[in-house]
Amino acid sequence: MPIRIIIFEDNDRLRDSLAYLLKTSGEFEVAGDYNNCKEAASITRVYKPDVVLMDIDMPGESGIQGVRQVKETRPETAVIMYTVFEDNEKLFECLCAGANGYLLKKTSPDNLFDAIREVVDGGAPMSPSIAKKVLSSFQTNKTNNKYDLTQREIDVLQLLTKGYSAKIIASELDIASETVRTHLKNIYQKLHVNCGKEAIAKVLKEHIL
Amino acid sequence: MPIRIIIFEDNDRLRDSLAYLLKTSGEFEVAGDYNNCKEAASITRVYKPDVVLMDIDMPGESGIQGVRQVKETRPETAVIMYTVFEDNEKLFECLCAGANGYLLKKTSPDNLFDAIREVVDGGAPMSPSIAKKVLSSFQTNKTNNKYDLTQREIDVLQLLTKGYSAKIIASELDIASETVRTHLKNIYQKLHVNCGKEAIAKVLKEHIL
DNA sequence: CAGGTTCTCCCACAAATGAGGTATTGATAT
DNA sequence: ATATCAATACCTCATTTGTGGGAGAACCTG
Repeated sequence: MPIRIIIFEDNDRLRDSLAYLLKTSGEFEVAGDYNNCKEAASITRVYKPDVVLMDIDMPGESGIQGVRQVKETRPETAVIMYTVFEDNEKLFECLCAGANGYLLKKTSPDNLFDAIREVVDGGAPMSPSIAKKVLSSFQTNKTNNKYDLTQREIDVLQLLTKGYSAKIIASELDIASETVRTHLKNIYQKLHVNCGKEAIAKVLKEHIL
Repeated sequence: MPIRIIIFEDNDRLRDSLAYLLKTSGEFEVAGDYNNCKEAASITRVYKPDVVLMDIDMPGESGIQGVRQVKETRPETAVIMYTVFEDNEKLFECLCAGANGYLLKKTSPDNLFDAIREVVDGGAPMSPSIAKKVLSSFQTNKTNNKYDLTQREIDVLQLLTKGYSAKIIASELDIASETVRTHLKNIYQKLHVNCGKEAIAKVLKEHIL
């Protein structure tokens, strides 16, 4: 049976040609196409699509909220973002919202078809530049250099992010706890934070270390 | 000019056939192939490969340490992991170590060639199941349910992970700071931690919330 | 209605933390 | 040789936190 698809895309011409392309392939069935995703939840509930193609920039509700609606309503439906945006912020918001794939609009129809098949297969199709950004997000920022931390400060900070107290850190590093406190003071200054909790949050959120 | 490749793979037969395949394609040049990555750094320094194919399970130094060596020595060299492992731990260790791609050994030669071209092009080739795991890692665990946190506790925890003190959290939520402290007590119990710092670390590392 | 849960607030005390200092040592750079 | 920096260590003081209690109001559920 054909793969059932729903399209959310506010550009009428693009949406029409997408729908046409998919329909005529014989492999896909377009169960609906919409120029906004206000009703994304109920549409998903009714048509139970295998795949949703979701634009980001749409009038009213954004595609990011759209993904959330679809995934909350029916997690089995795979959502592929289909957009011109490749900035980190929108990208990672979509991924956190539950997107199963992320294609740039410059993707060729052939690759789009491949991507739809892949996502139905449980994969996670991404345009190469997107995959690059995603992988890069794992690579520890060498921004520790940006904050000019010394080796010892990095040692201390590393243990701090495990939730250790000054005393424990001291015994781990085999130095006095007062020394650890001195290091912590300097670390807070360099990271522009006011306490250990903020420091931990900053380090873990920005992948410093 | 051809793409210059170095292979680290301890299975002699596989390594030989890989090298043969790549060489005979005309598109690639195999600058060297090794059954261990002890000398990965100096090899990289000398041969300046465009791409390194890196197995994980090798005698002596693991491929994960291999990636680190290569990327520290020459960040421009793209490293593609080539392995049978698809467990999260090894995967994310490799990504953090700086891997530019991650292929399973079941990948067909054609796809391998594509992947090498893609990584030279600045992309990040991944086997579909790997891409899936990577994307999934962004999706916030609904394991908050696992810890049985109430809505209010989630509110408090969310603000805690910004590094806020009990007082600040209290004023944000418009309740007494003593109430916040009560919530924190309960949160620590549910998360099985002993202090706020540990709680923040746990939440941010495990993507709870 | 009784019992449970959630959210709210308060008290008290020991321990930890943040913030301000000062100071010594060894290595490195000028 | 002199100055700077990193790492070490100690002191003080106000504040915050962890932990132990108790307790009332709102709400659901059986």
